[in-house]
Amino acid sequence: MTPEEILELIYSLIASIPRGHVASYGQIAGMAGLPRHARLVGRALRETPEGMDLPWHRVVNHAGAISARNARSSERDQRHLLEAEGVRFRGERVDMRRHRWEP
DNA sequence: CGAGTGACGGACG
DNA sequence: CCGTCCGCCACTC
Repeated sequence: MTPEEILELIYSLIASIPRGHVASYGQIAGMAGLPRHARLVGRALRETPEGMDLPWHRVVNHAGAISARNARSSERDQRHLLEAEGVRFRGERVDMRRHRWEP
């Protein structure tokens, strides 16, 4: 698999997270056949072109918390996007028991 | 080549 | 529910 194909796979996996559900970076990496590559998913997301229509907000860390990124799209925005589609929070963390994506 | 650095994950107290 | 420490891996300098 070429690096480009890996990236496409990661993007397609994220694209298939259903509304109202979330997945962790590590979970996506695992589904892509790359265990222990959670950080790769983070990088892929960080370098996502503006135009690409991807539900990036449905990816959180393993604890259900929102990981830091550019000031561009704040943590508050991601939380609002999730809550808008029915994702419930417990404090600062997504209720993973309820919303973790399990294909 | 070694040290530092992350949109990370897990164990432990 | 913290904070801390450590493992991990691609990338940068």
